[in-house]
Amino acid sequence: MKELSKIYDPKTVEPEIYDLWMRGDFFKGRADSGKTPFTIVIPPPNVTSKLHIGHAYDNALQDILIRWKRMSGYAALWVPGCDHAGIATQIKVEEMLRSERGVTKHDLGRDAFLAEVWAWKEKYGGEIINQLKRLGSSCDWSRERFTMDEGCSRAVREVFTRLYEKGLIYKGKRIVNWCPNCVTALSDVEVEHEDRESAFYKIRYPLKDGSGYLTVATTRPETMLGDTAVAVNPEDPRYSGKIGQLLILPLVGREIPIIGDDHADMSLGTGCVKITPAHDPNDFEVGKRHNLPVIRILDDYGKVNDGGKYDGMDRYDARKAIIADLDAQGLLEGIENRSNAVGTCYRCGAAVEPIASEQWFVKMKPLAEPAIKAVEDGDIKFVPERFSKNYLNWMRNIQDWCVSRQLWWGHQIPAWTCSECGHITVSRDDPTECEHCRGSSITRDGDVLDTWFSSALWPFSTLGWPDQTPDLDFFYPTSVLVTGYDIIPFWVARMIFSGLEQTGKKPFDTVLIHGLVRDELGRKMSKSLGNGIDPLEMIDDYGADALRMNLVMGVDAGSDTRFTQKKIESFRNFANKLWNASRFTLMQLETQDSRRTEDFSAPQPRTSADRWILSKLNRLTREVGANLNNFNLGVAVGKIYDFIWDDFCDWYIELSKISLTPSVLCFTLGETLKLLHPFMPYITEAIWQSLPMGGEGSRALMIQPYPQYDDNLNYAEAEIESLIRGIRAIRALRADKNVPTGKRTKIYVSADNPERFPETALQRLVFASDVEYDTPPNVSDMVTAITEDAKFFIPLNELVDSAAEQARIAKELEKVSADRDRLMAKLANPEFTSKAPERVVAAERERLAKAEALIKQLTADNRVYFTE
RNA sequence: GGGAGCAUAGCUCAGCCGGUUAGAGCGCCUGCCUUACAAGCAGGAGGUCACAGGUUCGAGCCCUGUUGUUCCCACCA
Repeated sequence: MKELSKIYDPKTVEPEIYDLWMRGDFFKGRADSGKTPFTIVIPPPNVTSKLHIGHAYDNALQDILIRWKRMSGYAALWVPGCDHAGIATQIKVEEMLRSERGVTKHDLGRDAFLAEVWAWKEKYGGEIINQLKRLGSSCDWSRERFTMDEGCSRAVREVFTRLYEKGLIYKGKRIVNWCPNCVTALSDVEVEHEDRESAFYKIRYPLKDGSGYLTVATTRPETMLGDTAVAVNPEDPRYSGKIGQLLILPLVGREIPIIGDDHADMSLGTGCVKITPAHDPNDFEVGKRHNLPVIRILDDYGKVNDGGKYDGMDRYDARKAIIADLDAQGLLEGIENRSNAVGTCYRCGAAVEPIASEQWFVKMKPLAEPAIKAVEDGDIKFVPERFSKNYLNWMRNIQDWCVSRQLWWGHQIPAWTCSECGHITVSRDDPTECEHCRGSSITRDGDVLDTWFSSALWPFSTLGWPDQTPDLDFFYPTSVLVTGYDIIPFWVARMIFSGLEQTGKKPFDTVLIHGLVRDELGRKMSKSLGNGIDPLEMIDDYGADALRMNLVMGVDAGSDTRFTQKKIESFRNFANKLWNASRFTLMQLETQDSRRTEDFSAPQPRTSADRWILSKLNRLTREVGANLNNFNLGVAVGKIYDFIWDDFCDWYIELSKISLTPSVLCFTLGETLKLLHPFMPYITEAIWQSLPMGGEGSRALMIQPYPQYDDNLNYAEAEIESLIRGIRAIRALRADKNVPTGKRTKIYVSADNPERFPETALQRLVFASDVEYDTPPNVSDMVTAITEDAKFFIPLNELVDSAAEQARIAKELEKVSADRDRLMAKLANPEFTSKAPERVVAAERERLAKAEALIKQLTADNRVYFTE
């Protein structure tokens, strides 16, 4: 038994405890244990990232679940790892090369650049994995994975090939979201929509025959350089004769036709819409219907490349120049202000350009169908349930997924184009010849896959797929996926359809969704605001346990939470409270020298306080279990917190000072530590190590069985409840009379069960000098504390103000009487007694009985204060 | 344009299947260094549960509407 210091110091304790767990190899998931599996795969953090508070939250939740299940007898496995994070990592290394060596990736070339990225990854990447350890995360580190390691890469190639063979991956020219800053295509979910105030320009396009002009409107005037038609609605009477006529495209001079197409909405503006097939998804479709040329006027960097006057200008400079020129020619009819949803890149925030481009797509409809059904049928459950709507809504309206990225860092697309016949060979292994014409001059596609393509396979690629490994067999499908609601479309949805398609099984049973951690003012934490909380700093200052508690206690699943300094302080205080309660317990065990003689696994209740606390503990066990089963982690831990502070510390320990039962004290503390362990793993293990039953190896707390409710451990609680009521009444009375806390007085007790109020208890808890179990002769000189089943008289002659006493008691009587009247009326109502459930009626009856008992106590005084 | 959430004490938030007199932490007031803990103990003040209707024996909770607020989705040029 180690001696505990007076103040809990997480800084010295935490590393020692983590080492202890590592020595015991407790984090290891074992497929051959004969137990039921419980599996979580970590949402792989970007290899570039540092631990932020959102990771801390996400991982605290996972660690709580995994520790709870491990203690509950499951073969628990938590698979850790990192994501290669295509764009993020590439940009990071590019910046580093530029600032440190003044070279660009093009200077190095693809292979050398990738070598640099790998070197960076080995040296600096994955730092977050070590930071997760500080949180106490009990991941199976022997199974750590990386989305670009050999196994994951093989899975990616397998999936790409399979999908291609099934016709679910295709290459096509379409309008894609293009980020001119990251210089790559993006998928739809990677574009964020942001309302911006923008100008709406009305431009006149002259008719070729000189008979006038049509007016079109646009928020992106520079795209006019690529216009190849103007559309009007064929039903529009204003333009009935105009369809087929030609317009002269201003500034460019190109002749473009007026076409009739339903896309033009008669009710909007002039009813004329300019058609730019290369830079607008709608226009692209219109262009296909009318065989219009597709003229791309922006290059990959967002600069004009039409070969004309504006060539080489940045898109926004070109916009200004074009507007000025139109105005000069009298073709600018007007400018309106209007707010417009601008698509921006989720990585860099730059405005995304819709650009016609040849890319690889995953055909989504056939994949989405089973993924929708799995959630509709409840095969995969979202917690909270409402997020399934979110998911379904997204999945039902899904578009094909653009998976190619114009980057170097990532999984290079396994497709080779034949320079002779043009055939594309997609293969699991690197081919040496075209599978169609056997020609040997084949070139691999330079693009890489969307980083989310590999994350989509994470639940099974990390367990060995495509091989049918024992791990895959045993641990897959996984049990719970924990992630934030912001990541549902990016990741959760894609894992679901990928898992179903590739393995024939759902990837997980339950998706536990959590919200965002915001700052004290409710703002998102962000680098630009500088309002981020560094979880590592919080761990240094308050301990990992306090941080975890701060993140989960009282937080409703799925809703956002705020991080406040005050809150984490209160959990640091709680840790200290628990620490000191344990110090008390240890001191008692030592002085009683009872360690060798008592069996702490089997508490031997002796006093009514013993029975009371065991009963409370048993009920707590049931409530915690029920709430954990429903993923109400915040509620579960709240109940443990209340039990420790209120029941155990404030009452049981205080009562133990009067009469102590070492086995019950020690047992209760031990069981409480077990219950709390998943939430506050460090301090609970540290204390446990000091208890007689604690130790290394099989004696470590983290692998003890989680407490289970036991029907045999319910005892009557009435005696102690009665005492507590009495103590509270006396304390309130003393405070009301401004009796200094330590001042001792005599107390007279008049009760049906006087043994419930032992002299020692009253001396200890309410500063009784001595106690007499009788009604005193001179009650009018006393103040009185009254409960349902006892009356306490305290001689405080100098303080007694008869009138005040009378008023005080009268006030209380009034209150209780009102209560009684209400209850009586309720119970007299046949509608209530006949319709309300039995137990509710019974509870109300009991309440009435208590009220009446209290009234009796208040009125049946030796003094005549009241007349009925 | 669709969809979802939220509105409860000064602040941040809990509140299960509808069932006592609606809770916690922090803050505030009063008294205490009562030898586990001042990062603590004891006592206390503080709420028209956004608003208006409705259902029910009974509503913070269910229904309808209103207001305010946050978020997600969406190719109205």
